Amino acid sequence: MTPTIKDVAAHAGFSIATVSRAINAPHTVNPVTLDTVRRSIDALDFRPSALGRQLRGERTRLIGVILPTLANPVFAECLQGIDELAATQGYRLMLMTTQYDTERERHAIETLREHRVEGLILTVADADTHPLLDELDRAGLLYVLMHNDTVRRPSVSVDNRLAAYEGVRMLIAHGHRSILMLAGTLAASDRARQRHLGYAQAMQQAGLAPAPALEVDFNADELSPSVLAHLTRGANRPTALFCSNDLLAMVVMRGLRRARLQIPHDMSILGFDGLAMGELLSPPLASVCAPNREIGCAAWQRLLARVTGGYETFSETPLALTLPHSLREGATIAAISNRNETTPARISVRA
Amino acid sequence: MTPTIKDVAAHAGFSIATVSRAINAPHTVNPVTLDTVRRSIDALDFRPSALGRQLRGERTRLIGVILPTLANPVFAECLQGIDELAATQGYRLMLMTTQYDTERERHAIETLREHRVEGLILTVADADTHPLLDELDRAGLLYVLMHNDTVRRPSVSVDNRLAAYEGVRMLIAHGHRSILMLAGTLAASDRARQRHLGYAQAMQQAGLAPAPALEVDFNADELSPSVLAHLTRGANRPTALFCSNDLLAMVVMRGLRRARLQIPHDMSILGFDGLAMGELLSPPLASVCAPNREIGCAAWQRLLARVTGGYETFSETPLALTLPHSLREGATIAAISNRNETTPARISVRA
DNA sequence: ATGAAAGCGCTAACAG
DNA sequence: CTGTTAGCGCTTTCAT
Repeated sequence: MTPTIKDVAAHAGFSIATVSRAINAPHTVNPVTLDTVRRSIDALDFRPSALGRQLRGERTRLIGVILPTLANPVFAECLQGIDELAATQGYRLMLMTTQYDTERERHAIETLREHRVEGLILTVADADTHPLLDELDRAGLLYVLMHNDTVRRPSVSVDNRLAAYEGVRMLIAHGHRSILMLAGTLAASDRARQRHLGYAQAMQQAGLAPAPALEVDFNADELSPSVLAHLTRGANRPTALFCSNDLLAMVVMRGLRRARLQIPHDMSILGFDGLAMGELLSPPLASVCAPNREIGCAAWQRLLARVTGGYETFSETPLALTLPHSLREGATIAAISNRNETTPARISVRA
Repeated sequence: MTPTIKDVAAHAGFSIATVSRAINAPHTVNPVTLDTVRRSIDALDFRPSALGRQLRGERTRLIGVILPTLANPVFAECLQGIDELAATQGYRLMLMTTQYDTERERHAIETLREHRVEGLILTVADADTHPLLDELDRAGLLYVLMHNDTVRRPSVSVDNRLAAYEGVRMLIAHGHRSILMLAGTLAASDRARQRHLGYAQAMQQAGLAPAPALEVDFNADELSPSVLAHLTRGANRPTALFCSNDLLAMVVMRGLRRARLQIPHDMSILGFDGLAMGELLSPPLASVCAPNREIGCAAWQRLLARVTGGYETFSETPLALTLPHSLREGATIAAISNRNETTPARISVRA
C-alpha cells in the first residue's frame, strides 16, 4: 500500500542504500543519481517511515506528556508552551490525560514507555510520595514535573507557599481579617498543600486564625448548603476567599452570585493560577499568577537538556526550578473597613 | 540499555517466539513455561517495544490530531472528548497545533504520515478549498474534520448557518433591530462564513439590513478606536453584537467595559461555541452552543469506524455529520423597547 | 559513488 | 507446546 524505500529503489534503479543516503546525506551521492532518486520519491509520494527509522537509530524524538485534564486551562496553557518548542525542535508529542486517576497515570506511563519516548513531562497530584516517579528514577527514564511543588524531583513550578502567602497578605492589606481558603475536593495535591501553608503563614503573621481549607465540589451546579453556610453565617463570616485555583474561584463566584452575594461587595475573591481568561471576567479575577506557558517551556528545555546532554545526572542546577509568580489585583477584591466584619462589607473606592 | 525480547528469552531459557506468545497469546503456552517467562519479564522489567510491534504488524493504533490552538477552549474541549475515547479503546494520540498556519498544517500532516497514523482528526480554517485535504483524499489517508462546515468532506459540526440564524432571531425577538456581527481578524474560516450567512438571513427575514462582519483584533488589549466608533456612534448604533465565537465575545466585552459600556444594559452580547466557561461568567454569556466534547467523540467514532471497518468508502452516512446545537440565553442579552434604538437601551425585566 | 548485507525488536508461519 | 526462520522499513558499516 504505502510505498517503502524498496519501491523507491526499484523505481529509481538504485539500491535502497543509495536512496537512504539521498534522503539523509544528499551531499554524499552523485547529483545525477540524487536527482533520479528524488524524482522517484516524488513519483511514488514516498515518505520514510518514522517507525523504521526509529527502530534502527536510537532516537525516537518522541516526548510523552501526561496531564490531569484539559478542562482546566492551566494545563492547556502549559501544553501550548511545550508544543511550541517541540514543533520548533523537531520533536513529537504523545499526549495522555489521567483525570488525576492513579491507574490511568500508571497506564499512561506504561504506554509511553512502550513507545520509547525519550522523556516525559507530567503533572501528578502529589509528587513527593508518588511511587511511579520512583520507578521512573530507577528505570532512568528522564522526566520533568510541571506545577508539582517538590524539591525531591526535577520540576518546574512557582513557589506556591510564598505566592499564596503574598496573595493572602494582599487580602489582609485590604482590611480582610476573616479569610477562608477553598480547595477542590480532590485537592490532596502537593501544591494545594503548599498554598494552604502560605495562607496559614500570612494569617498567623497578622495575628489571625487560619482555618483548614474548605472543600468545594468543582462540578456541582450550586454550592452545597453546608459550604454556603460556612461562607455566610453570622458572627465572623469570611469577607474574603482564597481559592486554590482560578477555575474553582469561578465556580465559587457563580455559586455566590446565585446565593445573591455580590462580588466584591459582599465577598472578595482571590484565585490562583493566573489563567489568561481571568482577565476577561467581570470583574477581572484577582489571582496569584503562575507563568503557565513559561512553565511548559521551561519544563521542555530542562527535559531536552537532559535528554540530549546525556550524563550530568545531578549536581547541575537544583532539581526544582522555581519561576517567578506575580499578583494580579483584578477587581474581585474590595477593601473593607476594619471596624466590624460581622456586618456586610462596604464598598471602598480604593479597590 | 532497555531490555529486548531477546534478553527475556535468554534469561528465561526459551526462544523469543515463546516469549512473544507468552505475551500475546498466553493460553498457547505451557503454564509452567508461561510462569518462567513472566518471571523473567518482571526481573528484567521488560516492556515490549511498540516500535517493533508496529513495524511488524500493520496497525499502529496511532491517531493524529491537528488543532489550530489550545488557547481557545473550544479545541481543548474537543480534544477531551477524543482523548477519552482513545484511552478507552487503546489508541494513542499524536498532537500537533498549527496556529492556523498553512505551512504548519502541511508540516503536521507530513510528520503524522511519517509516523503511519491510522487516521487524522483535524480542524482547518477553510475545509472546502484546502489543498492538503485533497491530498489526503488522494493518498487514501482517513480523516475527519471537526467544526469545519463543509458537505464535501468527512466532518462533524453543527449547522453553523442555522445555529447563527436562530441565535440572531433570538436577539431580534428581544427587540434588537440594529445588530452587528463581529469576527476575529483571521476569520476567513468556513464556519465564520456560515455564521455570517445565518446572521444575514435572520436580519433580512426581519426586514433588517445585515452588515458585513466587523473585524476585531483578538489579541489587542483594547478595542481599536475605529471598532469602538462603529459600536457606539450616534444614530443607529448597534444594540446587540453577535460575536463569531465565545472567546471573541469575552474580549469584546472587556473592551466595552473599559469604554464604560454596561452589559447588557448598553449592549447585548451573543457568542458562539458554548464554552463551558461561559456559564461561569458574570453575567453568564449568552451563546449559540456547539457540543464541543461530543463533536470530538463523534469525530473519533466516525474515524475509527472507517479505520477499522475498512472499505465502505462512501454511500454510508452522509459525509458531514451535523450535531444539534442549542441556545444558551445567558444574561448578556437584554430586551429593549422597540421604540427608539438611538437612545441608550433600557433595562427590561424580561431579560 | 554505489551496493550487499546485517540488524534494530518484534510477530507469524511453519516445522517439529 | 516450542523453536526456527523470514521479514516489517530503515540505517549503516564494509566492500567494491
